[in-house]
Amino acid sequence: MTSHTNTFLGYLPHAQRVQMAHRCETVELSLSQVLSEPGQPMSHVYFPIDSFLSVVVKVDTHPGLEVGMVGREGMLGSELALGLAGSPFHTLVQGAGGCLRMQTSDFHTQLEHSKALQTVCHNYLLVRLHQLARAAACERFHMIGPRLARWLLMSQDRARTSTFYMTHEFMALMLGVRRVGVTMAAGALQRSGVIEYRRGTLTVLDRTALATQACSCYTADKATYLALMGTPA
Amino acid sequence: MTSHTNTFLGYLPHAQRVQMAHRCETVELSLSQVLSEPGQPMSHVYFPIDSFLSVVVKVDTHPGLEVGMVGREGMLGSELALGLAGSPFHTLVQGAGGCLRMQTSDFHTQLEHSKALQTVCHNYLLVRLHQLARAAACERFHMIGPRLARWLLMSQDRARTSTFYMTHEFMALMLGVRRVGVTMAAGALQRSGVIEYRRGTLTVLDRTALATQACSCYTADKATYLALMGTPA
DNA sequence: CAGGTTGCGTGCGCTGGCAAACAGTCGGCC
DNA sequence: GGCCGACTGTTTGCCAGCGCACGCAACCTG
Repeated sequence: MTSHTNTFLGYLPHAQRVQMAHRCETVELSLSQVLSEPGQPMSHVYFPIDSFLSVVVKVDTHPGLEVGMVGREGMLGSELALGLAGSPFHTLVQGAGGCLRMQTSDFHTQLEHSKALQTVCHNYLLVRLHQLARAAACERFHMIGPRLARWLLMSQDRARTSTFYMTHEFMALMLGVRRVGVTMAAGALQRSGVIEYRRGTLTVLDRTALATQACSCYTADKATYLALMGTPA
Repeated sequence: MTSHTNTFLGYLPHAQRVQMAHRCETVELSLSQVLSEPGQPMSHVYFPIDSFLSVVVKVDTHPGLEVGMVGREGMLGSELALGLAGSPFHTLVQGAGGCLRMQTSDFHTQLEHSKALQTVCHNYLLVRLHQLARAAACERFHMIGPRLARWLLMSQDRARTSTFYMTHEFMALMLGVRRVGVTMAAGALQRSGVIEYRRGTLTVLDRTALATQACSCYTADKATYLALMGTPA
């Protein structure tokens, strides 16, 4: 696999991957674009390349809360492998960039003919199951600081650059806290030279330091992914 | 279906249900019994009848947090339909009582031969996916009072009696709050005549009132279940 | 360059969690 | 009968969220 593809697809055997690539088109996703709404059938499934997505759940009148992130390591629409017509959540583009996509009808056809694709989707769903459960515990037990650090690491992993677009407002929204809380937590990170930001542009200066400050969920999530997805074909 | 069976199995066509019943044995589950540990292969899958189970996730050194409840409407071990060897979470018996169980090897055999069983498991997994995501948001946004009310409703639904064993300590553990918080919330419910408790025995006096006090997640979870599981065969 | 918009920082008062310690109360068991 | 353990209630002190509001600085746009 080159570095310009979706690594999730790398878990498929070569022949199947070629099949899939044939049915995909490349599109540019723009910031804040909405890719799924709960209850709405999806027209396409998505395999991010440079872009990455936020999976958001809403309850009552509260603003959305992020419960998952999808980058090149994953896909949007794996729930279709369980028979659903669309993603159960809101999904929006958090990092603009390139993305492969496929018509849902084509995806279903591929699923029917490929046991391998089913398996990869199932494994990925298991990863999400774990991550959702951990997210619930993280909400309950972890403080803003560690959660922000974790979230920045996750974002950087998927953005694959040390500088990316990011506002306090958006971080607060995703973490389900108020902006003031982010100002304090991010300010602390900035003062200790771990990150730097200026008017909507955030740079990670010291990734190692960030990792030591992040809550355990970061490492745990990665470990879960590796354990369940296995090694690429 | 009589009222002495697991209703999850009721979603299977008759012939398949008989097949399954043949392979099941009935056991009595006792309070606090542990049925699964993360990472451990399970010897059996479980279909509660009178009993019900708490699905618990642990992070760091925190005590466990409940992220799901399984009663006669569900099963423990549906993850096996996605190829996992065991449940990814801790599971313990919250309400003692009868339960059907089946060897995991038999369950796998049944899965291979029955598209219907696969579908039901898949639907159920989708339900859990939704519920986990909602649980995360519930942790973040909802106060103890409404969460306790919701939790009592969920417990009563599965216990199917208005009186059941329940201590403040246990409620606090499951909700991820301290016992003092439960004392206050439960005290308020008691004073308003909604529930009554005395030394480990809790009685729901006014289910309707409890429902009005519960957070929206109770209704939402039920609706999700109905929408995704469809109607019994 | 004037005015609007966006991003960031700070302060105030409030609520609802937390931890730890302690006291009352009931039940069972030797 | 008396002790112990389990359950429930209460207190004190603390911290981290919340909403709201104001101010400033940088950028964009006409």
